[in-house]
Amino acid sequence: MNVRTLCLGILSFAQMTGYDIRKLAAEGNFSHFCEANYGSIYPALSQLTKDGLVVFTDEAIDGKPPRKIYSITEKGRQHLFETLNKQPGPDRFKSEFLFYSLFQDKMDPLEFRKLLVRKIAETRDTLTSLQNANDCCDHTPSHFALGYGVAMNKAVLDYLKTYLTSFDEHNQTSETIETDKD
Amino acid sequence: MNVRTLCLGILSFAQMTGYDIRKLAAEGNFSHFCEANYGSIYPALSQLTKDGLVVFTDEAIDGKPPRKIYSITEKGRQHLFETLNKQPGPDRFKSEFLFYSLFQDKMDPLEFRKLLVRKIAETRDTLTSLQNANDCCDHTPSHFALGYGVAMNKAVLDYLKTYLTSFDEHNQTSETIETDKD
DNA sequence: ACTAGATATATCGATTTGATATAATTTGTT
DNA sequence: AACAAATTATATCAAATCGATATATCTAGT
Repeated sequence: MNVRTLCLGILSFAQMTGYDIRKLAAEGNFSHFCEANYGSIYPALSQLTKDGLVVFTDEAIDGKPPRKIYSITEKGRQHLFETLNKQPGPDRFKSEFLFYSLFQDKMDPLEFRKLLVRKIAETRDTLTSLQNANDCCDHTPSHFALGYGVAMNKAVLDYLKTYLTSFDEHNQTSETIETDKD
Repeated sequence: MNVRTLCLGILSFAQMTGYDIRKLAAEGNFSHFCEANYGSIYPALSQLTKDGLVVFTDEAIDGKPPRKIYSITEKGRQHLFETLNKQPGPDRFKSEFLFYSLFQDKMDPLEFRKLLVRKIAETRDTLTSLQNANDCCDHTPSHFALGYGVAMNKAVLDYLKTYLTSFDEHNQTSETIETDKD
């Protein structure tokens, strides 16, 4: 999926600026579909505008800085739903952390333990954020996607915590470094 | 993590050709860390060679086509372990399927059901493949990464199956399309 | 003998990343 | 009120990467 489709999809929910789209796509609850940066979003919006799939109101009141609020057109909505009829590509999961883990026998056990502990904290944060979003959100289809993320992160968190316990048993590292408790 | 580091990491386990690296990175059990294509792998290997981090033997026997077998150098190994001391970037999960799911109320229920069923089959396949790899593999550190994937995909599979059941209850679609049984 | 698929290197345009520049507005602090 | 820091917002650019394709040989099946 390209950034143009992502922008169309986001704009089908609400009109907003390129800045807002980037925030949703890189940090918000849209970040689980396809990340995107300014460098891809602004060109995508230009292209979409040229193709008549979105329009923007250039709010340049007084001497205020221009603020382009984009909204999807009927043609854009049609285009989006046509795209949605194609088969979606495969999920992509990439983890630098897991790559590092392949070399754990070459690392100082304390160093690898730090990685583990940090990862556990990260996963916990992600989980909390997804659960909060799920509680607040009143858009039914979003619950499915958020629940998917919750299920995934819960399983990962369990796995990591179990591994840390057995890691400490084998390395006697548990008392050397503090662990954040549950 | 860039493709150069990925290549170094893979070559630290065994010497091989660029073709082999691509297969591992795009399809094999190295595909969960950082995907890479020919268009990034061959330039990466050139750069690594220029920097003395890898070397290759150009096996051009008889009229046979050239076959460059790359291996990591001592300098390359050092460089890899230095990289491993830096903090790994965050995991990245992107799902076009989940993006599609946001629009499930705009779709024909039967169409969305097809997506669900296909996703369940895909997840089952991934899970089986990871479990097989885990059983065969005798490299201990790999078990951690493979187990991570198994835990994740198990959770996702459960989630999807549960959702499909409740989806059918609400849509009376269960008899219209065949589901692959457990 | 023929065909299809796997092996293997390589390149190329298009896309995307990641970082940065610019500037006004808002928020927090003393 | 004055100042600093953070946020909002658009935009660009080199470098990295993707995805597809070209080329050619080798291998396996029929």
